[in-house]
Formats: sequence, structure tokens, C-alpha cells
Amino acid sequence: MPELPEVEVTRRGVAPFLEGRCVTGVVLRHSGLRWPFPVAPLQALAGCVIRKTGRRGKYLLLHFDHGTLILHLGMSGHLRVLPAATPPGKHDHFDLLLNEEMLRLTDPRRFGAVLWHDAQDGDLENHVLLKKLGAEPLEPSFSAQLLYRGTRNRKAAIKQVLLAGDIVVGVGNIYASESLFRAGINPNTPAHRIALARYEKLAQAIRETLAAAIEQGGSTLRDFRGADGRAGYFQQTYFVYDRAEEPCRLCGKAVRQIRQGQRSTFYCASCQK
DNA sequence: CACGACTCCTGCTGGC
DNA sequence: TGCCAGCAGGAGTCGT
Repeated sequence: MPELPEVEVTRRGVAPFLEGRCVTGVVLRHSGLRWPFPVAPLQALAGCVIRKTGRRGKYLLLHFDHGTLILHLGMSGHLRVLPAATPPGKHDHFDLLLNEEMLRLTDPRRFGAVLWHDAQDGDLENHVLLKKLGAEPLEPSFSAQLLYRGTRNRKAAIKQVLLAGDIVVGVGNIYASESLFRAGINPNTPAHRIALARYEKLAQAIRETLAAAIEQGGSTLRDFRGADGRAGYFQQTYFVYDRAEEPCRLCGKAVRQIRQGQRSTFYCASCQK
């Protein structure tokens, strides 16, 4: 399930094949994913050059002179660069043609998105889906202070606040559990009751968790081009995620699984207070 | 505003 | 062996 590290690794994997390349057409095999495809703007991309790739939270951005293509992988989506003649599979919903190659979006569960932001509609940062997003966790704007100040009136559990994405983006269900474990914070703790010193540990834990995941994903970069790779996912070793009843890697006590807002959370009651 | 429930979708797992 | 309920999950939307 793509979280920020997977999305960033995807961006790095496909960027060399996209930046500076001219779009020769698009193919749509479905009316849309989470939202209907923006058919007219997509068709108008033929002849336009992809200037640069980017990322905001879990949104992948392809910048053109006249606007930006916004891609989201949902929880089952992945992108690959393939020969243009590659026959489509059942869940291949969108191709961006680039002469003899193409960028293909596959998404079995169709939680993903393909959207267009026109430069005439103002700054990309003001796009309805992007403007409420919190800080980028791997950029200097993210800090313990930001977490602390942002949570003074938040009584919800810290795990829930991290997932909400309005203070910091890109911390999905897996990395929320992992980061809270590394910081030694119980996921049930009301966010406004956590002191600045503990947010220092959490901010550092989030940075380290995400950076380590991106580094691990680096080995899959070449898989984003070609038909035989499994681009988009990479297996990792987790401290607590998906390890219910297994021994904590630090203290050996059984990892607990609880439900928070219809989502599974994993933690060690002994190491996280 | 803050927050929790609900929702979209398909593939996989477990129970019978 | 087959069937089906339940679960997984990002994040927008809606009701409170």
C-alpha cells in the first residue's frame, strides 16, 4: 500500500523517463478511478512536454508549461514505464504515451486518482486537494514545534492526528504505528497532552522511519521500467506493524493490535507509554 | 472548528 | 472444494 516512501520511490523511478519527454497521446480504459478522468485536458496533453516531476504528500505531480497532472496511487496503484505496444491488463486504466514508451497506471482497487490542475486556475498549492495538506515530513518546514503547536487543541489520539494529514503529510497507517513505536509514545495518547520534548522524539522518529523506507525502496528503482518488475512496493521489516501477538523486537512482550477509527494500530504497551 | 463514521473498490483470507 | 462474509486501506465527505 503506497505511503509517502513508496510514492517518492515511484517518482524517482519514473522521473528519468518522463522529464523532458513529449507526450504523444493518452489512453483511458475506464471512466475514472476515484473521480472521473478529466478527459479533455488529458487529450490536450498530446504534443506537450513534461518539464519536471514532483510530489506533494502522496500526490505525484507531472508539471507541464500550462498546468500539472496530479496522480494518486490510492492503496493499490502503481506506475511503470513500458514499451508502448504492451497489451493492457485487467486493471490498467490509464496510459500516458511517450512515443515508443508509455507511463502506465495500474490500480486494481481504483482508489487512485488522475486529475488536472490548469495553470490558469491559480497556484497549484491552492488546489482543493492540496491546500489543506500539512508539512512535508522530510523538509525543514517540519519540526517538533510544528507538531506541538498544531496539536494544542486536538484531543483525538495522536495516531489519528498523524493520519489526518493536516499537520504532517505522508504518515499512513503503517508508518504511524512504526513512528510512534520508535518515539515510545502510546498511540492512544490524546495529542494535546503530549509535551514538546516528546514531540521532538516523534518528529525525529517520523523522519527516520520515512527516510529509511525510501532508502530501502531505492533498490527497486530500476524495476519501474520493464514488464517483469514489481514496481511500487518493497518489503520491509517492521517493529510492530502487522505483528500482532509477536514479540516486541525491543522488550519481547507481545505486540498488541487495537482499532482506532476503523483502522488497525499496532504497538507495544511496554515500550510505548 | 474538531472529530468520528461512512464511503469508494477489489483481492485475499478464514470459517463453515 | 466452494462460497461468502469480513477485512485491508487513503482520504474525501458528511453529520454531529
